[in-house]
Amino acid sequence: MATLRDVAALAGVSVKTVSNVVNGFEFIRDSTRERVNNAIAELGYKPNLVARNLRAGRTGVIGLAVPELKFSYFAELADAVLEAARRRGYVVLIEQTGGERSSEIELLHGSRISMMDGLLFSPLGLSSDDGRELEVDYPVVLLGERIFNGPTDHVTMQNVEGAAMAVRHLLTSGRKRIAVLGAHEGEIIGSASLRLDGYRAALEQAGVPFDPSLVVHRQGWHRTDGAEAMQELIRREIPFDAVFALNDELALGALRTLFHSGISVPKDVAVVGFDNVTEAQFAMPSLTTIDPNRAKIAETAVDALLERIAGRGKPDEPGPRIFEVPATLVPRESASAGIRSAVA
Amino acid sequence: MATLRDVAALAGVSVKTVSNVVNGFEFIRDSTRERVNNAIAELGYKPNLVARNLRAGRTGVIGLAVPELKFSYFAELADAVLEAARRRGYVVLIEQTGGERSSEIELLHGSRISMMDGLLFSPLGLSSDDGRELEVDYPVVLLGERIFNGPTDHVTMQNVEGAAMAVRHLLTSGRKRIAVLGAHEGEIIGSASLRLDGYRAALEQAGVPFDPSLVVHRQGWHRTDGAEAMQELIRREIPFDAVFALNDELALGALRTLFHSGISVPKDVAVVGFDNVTEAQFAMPSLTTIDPNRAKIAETAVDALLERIAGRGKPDEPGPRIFEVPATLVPRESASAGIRSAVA
DNA sequence: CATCGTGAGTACAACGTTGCAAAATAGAGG
DNA sequence: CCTCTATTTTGCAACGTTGTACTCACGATG
Repeated sequence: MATLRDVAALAGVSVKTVSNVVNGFEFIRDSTRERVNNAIAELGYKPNLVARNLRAGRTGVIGLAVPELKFSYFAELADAVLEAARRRGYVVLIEQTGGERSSEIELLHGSRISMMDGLLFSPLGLSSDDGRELEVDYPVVLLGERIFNGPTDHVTMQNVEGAAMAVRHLLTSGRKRIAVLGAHEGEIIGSASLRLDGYRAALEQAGVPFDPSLVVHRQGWHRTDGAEAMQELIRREIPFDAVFALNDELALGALRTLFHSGISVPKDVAVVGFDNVTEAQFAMPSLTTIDPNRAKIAETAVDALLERIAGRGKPDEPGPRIFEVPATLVPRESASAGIRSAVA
Repeated sequence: MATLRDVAALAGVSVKTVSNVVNGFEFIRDSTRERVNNAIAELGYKPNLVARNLRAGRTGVIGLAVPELKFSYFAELADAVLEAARRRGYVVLIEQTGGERSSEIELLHGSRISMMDGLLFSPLGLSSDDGRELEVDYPVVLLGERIFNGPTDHVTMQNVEGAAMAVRHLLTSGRKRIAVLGAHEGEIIGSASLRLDGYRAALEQAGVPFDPSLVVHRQGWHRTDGAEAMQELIRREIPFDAVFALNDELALGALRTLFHSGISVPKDVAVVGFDNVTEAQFAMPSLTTIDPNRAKIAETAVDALLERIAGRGKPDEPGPRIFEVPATLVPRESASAGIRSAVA
């Protein structure tokens, strides 16, 4: 690998002059610049970013910590973050935590971090008691649910309002017995409870009584969980005409069970999910869902992080900020009023 | 950020001694070690990896270049690569190329690379003429289709044999008129043509004549393409009793069209895909497909890359190697012999 | 003609770390 | 008490880059 030194020797100038050429410094004689550029081309010189970063004290790298990339939601989030970061000249190091508290803590306090200017962190294992774990000496922006009183910026989707939108959509089309799939027992903070809050709020607002027997608890939020939760609901043999699944994967699993049970969607039962993953659009029937606006979340988070990185140590650093990105309802077949559309 | 220097000052020893403690050097008096460790704890010292990497000439980072993370196949591949790299003490920087030739070339020759010890590269825009673009001075391992005579190691799935397995599976269940979705006109290298080769080989082996009117060409390989290709096939009004979609997304799109057209799968038409993405398992009916064994591909690729990194400059470097990871057939509902199973 | 300003180029040090080789210390043996 | 060896500690340089401050040459200015 050619270095500045090699180029300088070949061009017959000082190392610093080559550096100046590379960095587009203004006051360089054209003849010199040409000589240097020729030498650069001849040697195939590329600046060594590691050295540059050491010198500069910043790396141009941000970390993104997610539970698992293979879940659509995180893959699509990562896609959006990569793109947002790229547009701002940053590159992204992705870490999978597996959603485990210990991995998350290890990452937060480990030395890996020293390669990054900041961290976008989508915690899953950490609980609201763990706010102190987030007291680190580099910028962190949380993605996802709010850790109570955390010391960091936080970008969240409209969990409560989004869920309420979903439920209002169902109520508007005349559904009254709306089941919920995937609730978490005893949880206070987290998507599950927030979305359940939205559900209850929408019911209350519409004067529909809350019926606990319509709530199916389920710890996991994958498709199999959705399928099983739906089976459980059917076994209860209580009437219901709609299902609000707390995320799309649950909803997709539920669709599968409904299909196998000969229950028509949306004629007999309307289904709404949450997240608007790509598959939702292609499900059969296509899934009505809440779009949390991932691209916007990613951009907001990256911007917040870069602001923190730029403002490091400045005296006027603001306290923790919370950004709530508006969600939107995406009406599709699974909760349409009645007649099924012909083709996607 | 505390540095070795700060720790050394606090502990009253030299910088090098602290470094020795940090690196687990053997000959250190217990009392000294303890003093140093206390200082480290007090200051919260973390080694600066950028500096360490500069010194060491390697970074512990490998790059992974994929077209787009939001496509399930690449998300799951990235997941597997991250995991394989993690287990070997490496961390992964992901770059999205969008599948564009220019982005791919820019990445290969840009300075970003100097942050990485090597690159796992899943090319899409590069063609077989571009072998020279891969002549770079750092280790590269290709993932995916073979670029003819490329100078780098290459890990590929069993495209030909996998496709043949899929088709044999259909033939075995008595299907004779097997359509193909997603062929690429005039392509010589690439998944499309390789899988088509496997299709033709299996037909030939079984003595079934090849009928070009059963082949639907389609450049894109997403679900919408599959849905459209299927519509086109139906419009042709030629008899067919099975569909081999060149990837799962196409197959999932096709399922949707078949469903809307009132054609029963697998009773009227059997469907097989390729890739075994997560959704395949949850489709309705669940999708019979070829599993290319992503975890194995990722491990093989990471191992090959790390070997190259370790063996850099050694005299006995082997030439380009090709690894073909065995694929397996995953039989599910969409191509079962007849009766549909009750539940997933 | 001395002074000044400006453009062009350079030397040095530093970012934080570790390999190398040398130095200091301790204990053992005479 | 001195020598010798083994253990423990250290100083220096270097990885490749760039900020700071400096020098030098040149023509313009008074």
